[in-house]
Amino acid sequence: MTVDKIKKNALELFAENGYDGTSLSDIAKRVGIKKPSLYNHFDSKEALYFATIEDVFRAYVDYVNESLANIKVKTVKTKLKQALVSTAQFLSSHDIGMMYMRVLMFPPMDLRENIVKRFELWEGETDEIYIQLFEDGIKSNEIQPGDIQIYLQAFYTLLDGISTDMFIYSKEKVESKLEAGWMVFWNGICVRK
Amino acid sequence: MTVDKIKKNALELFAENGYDGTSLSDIAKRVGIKKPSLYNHFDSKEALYFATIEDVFRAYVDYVNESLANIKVKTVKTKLKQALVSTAQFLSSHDIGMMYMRVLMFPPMDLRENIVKRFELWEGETDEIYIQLFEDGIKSNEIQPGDIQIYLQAFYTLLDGISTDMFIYSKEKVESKLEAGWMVFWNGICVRK
DNA sequence: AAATAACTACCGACCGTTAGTTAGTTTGCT
DNA sequence: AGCAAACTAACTAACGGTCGGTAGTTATTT
Repeated sequence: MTVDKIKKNALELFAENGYDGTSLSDIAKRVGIKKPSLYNHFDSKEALYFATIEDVFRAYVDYVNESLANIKVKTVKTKLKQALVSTAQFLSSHDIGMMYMRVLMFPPMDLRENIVKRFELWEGETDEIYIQLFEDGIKSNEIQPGDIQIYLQAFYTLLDGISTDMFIYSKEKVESKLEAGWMVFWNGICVRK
Repeated sequence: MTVDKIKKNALELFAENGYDGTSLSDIAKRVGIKKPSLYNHFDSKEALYFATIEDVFRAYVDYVNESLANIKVKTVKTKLKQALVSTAQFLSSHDIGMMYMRVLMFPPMDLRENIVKRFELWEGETDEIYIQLFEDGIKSNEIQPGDIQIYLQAFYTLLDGISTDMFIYSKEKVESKLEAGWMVFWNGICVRK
């Protein structure tokens, strides 16, 4: 389908160069068609942009749901760590991750309101899985009994930190930051022996 | 000085709308001059952009150095917490913070190399102060003896997480995230009683 | 002290290019 | 034949940047 090809290429360009830094000519060239042909599939540049955003949000939530559901290890500790690693990897390896972060942090000013509205529709969808993990950990005496909301927010903050670092530092540096952040985080919530 | 006025207004616009989203006409209009007059003070749009970046990096490093040097409290715990809070506040309250994060995470592609080069000149300048804090904490038996580099990296990751959140979530939500992140972080490095 | 030269900051007009978008037409498939 | 999807051509608006000229100030000369 041409529509998918357009969205895929648009995503790559929007992710790397931003909304203002990406022209319809650029997109058309990569797709292999002429610029006006884009209008057979999308009403405007904004419409195309929003279409890619929608895909990105959905892909992100789907990935988190799927990948966490498929972790077949025993301890909560390894599950949480793996969730952290795989989510970070997802954000770094795909254009989706770059687009996700860019849209959330620095959307085009005039589209901001609209974007926030759409984001809030997806936000919170991943909470349940993590909450379940923390509850399991407390039950199995791996994690200190305490306010799960605090654990959750701290975990998200760690995730956001790693995600951000991935756009600034080298792979090796991010890896060591992830290890350090995780180590201190886990030490902060685990039952010490 | 006109140069400073130009840089100030350019900073605000670049921070909010990015490089591609800001035109020289926009900048000139806010300064109160016409576009060609800008060229009496800067050779090109890129030159103006780099000038503002330079200012931003210097302002950030200066702020961290100053504000941390002026904390007059006793315990390492409150010092660290205050460092976290004030740095986060700095990043959120000024356009400098927005510019700082935007430039580091999503610089204009063709300027990326140059920007990274300049960033690395500033990077690491703040390390010493934090390392000193951790060492003090270990000596005073507030912090567990351990790898200080891990503490430092974990702290930076927390800081990056909070900084990122400030561009995504509401003030209240960020505040609760900061508290949660800090609580778990400190619990992860402190000597528990 | 008057005249001149030099310099700075600014502006209007304009250049070539590219942006997003529209209209009208052709292609190719069913 | 009909229809979606591609095309060419062209539009207006805006982009970054240049040019020639003009005020206003400063420095130098006579």
